[in-house]
Amino acid sequence: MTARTSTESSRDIPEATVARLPVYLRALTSLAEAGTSTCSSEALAAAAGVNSAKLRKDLSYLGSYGTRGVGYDVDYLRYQIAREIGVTQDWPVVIVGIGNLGHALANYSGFRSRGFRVVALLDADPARHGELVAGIEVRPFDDLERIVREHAVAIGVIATPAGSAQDVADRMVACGVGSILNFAATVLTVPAGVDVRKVDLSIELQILAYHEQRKAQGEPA
Amino acid sequence: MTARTSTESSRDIPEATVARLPVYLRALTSLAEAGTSTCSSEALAAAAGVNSAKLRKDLSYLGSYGTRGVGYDVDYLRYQIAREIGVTQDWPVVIVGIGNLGHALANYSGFRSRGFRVVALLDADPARHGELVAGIEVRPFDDLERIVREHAVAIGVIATPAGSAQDVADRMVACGVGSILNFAATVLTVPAGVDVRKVDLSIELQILAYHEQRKAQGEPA
DNA sequence: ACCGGTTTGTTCTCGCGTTCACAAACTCAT
DNA sequence: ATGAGTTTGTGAACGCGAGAACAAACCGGT
Repeated sequence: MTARTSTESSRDIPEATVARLPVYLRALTSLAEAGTSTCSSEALAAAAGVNSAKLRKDLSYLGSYGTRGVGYDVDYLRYQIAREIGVTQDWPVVIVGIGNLGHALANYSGFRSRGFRVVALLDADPARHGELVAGIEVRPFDDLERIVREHAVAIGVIATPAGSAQDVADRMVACGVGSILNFAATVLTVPAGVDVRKVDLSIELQILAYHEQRKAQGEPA
Repeated sequence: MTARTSTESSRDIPEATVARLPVYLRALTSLAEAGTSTCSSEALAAAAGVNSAKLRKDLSYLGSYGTRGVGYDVDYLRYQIAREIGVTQDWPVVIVGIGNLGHALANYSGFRSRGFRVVALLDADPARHGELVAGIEVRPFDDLERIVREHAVAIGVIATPAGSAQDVADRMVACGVGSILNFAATVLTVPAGVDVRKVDLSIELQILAYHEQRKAQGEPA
């Protein structure tokens, strides 16, 4: 959202494409583990659950990594996507709010395997301090600034109750955290230049409920 | 995706709007709890974190529930949105896969408060059977069909490892489950008419990592 | 009854994303 | 070398959603 005029070679990739790149990455990893060394856009698209034309257009934003008449080299393409997303490097992450969800996040293996390293678990409740979760000690929320500075943390995860989420976000932003993944059921307000992504479990269910209701309307029992 | 020609009075609401309605609902609940009985589109939009024009356009798909020169009655609008989404009724839900994430989901209070009732927790691991999670007994996965039939479950939640997710989805669909919320890190294939929403924690982080990387490129240390 | 101020509902325009369709480019067999 | 077959990369058309802007409608005071 900040005006980055990009004197770099970095073409700006559409947001919708960025959101799909991790899916392609996972599909490629899956193919590689199955022993496949080359794949067509059709095959990869099927594995990723998208249209093959869309896949090709998405990949074209990164460059021309395929060979016409042949397809894509799985390992090569995988590396290129990983580099573009940034998962070839190490991303230190802080999780704030060690309730049920915080526990689950701390134990989630999908983070570490993609370069995300949980460097600290923080909670405001003194009763939790010292507790070991996923082999990491839960520490006071006030340690946030020191930890962010020491580990150069750029990404923060908020798994607190809705009431505390904005405060946590403010503190994170003040410390220099540039991206926040928010699981709390509230709308966060952050300054321009800070990225926020929201995951709201009950909203997802409500969207499904809407569609279920529509289906049920058409077919009276 | 199925051709529902909608002889009903139900206008078809754009998908983007459907995804925002739960946000408005939450904002309205918040306003109601704060004692506000009337609000303008500007105020509600601010609370929901969207543009006021977008909010008004979204609400116009439901009908004309506001009063020009005045605004919206908080309780009235809240009920209308809740009815449209379907959260005025009770939605029985089954959760399959009681690992760390399944635990968190079972305990998540945001479900019950919005009409979603967890009627069963299922897991393939016999070691887990009988265990009490959130006051509900974990049962064998094979009980799925009976439970879905008995409770008329329409929505299923998958929180298993990626390897088992497709099997679970197939079984759910076979039982008549029409909507699936998938937390497993895999692309589910389901027949037309079945809705699937995917929540992938590591993908969200990867998207943030991409943006962080871009920010870091512009400012060399 | 009328007028100024306010706020909704809607129309219009613009930009983004998706999809189609095809030319360019590569492989392999002859 | 040439041609048939295959697959990528991209130009163009299309549809959806976002945002601006405005007319219609309502309230309150005089």
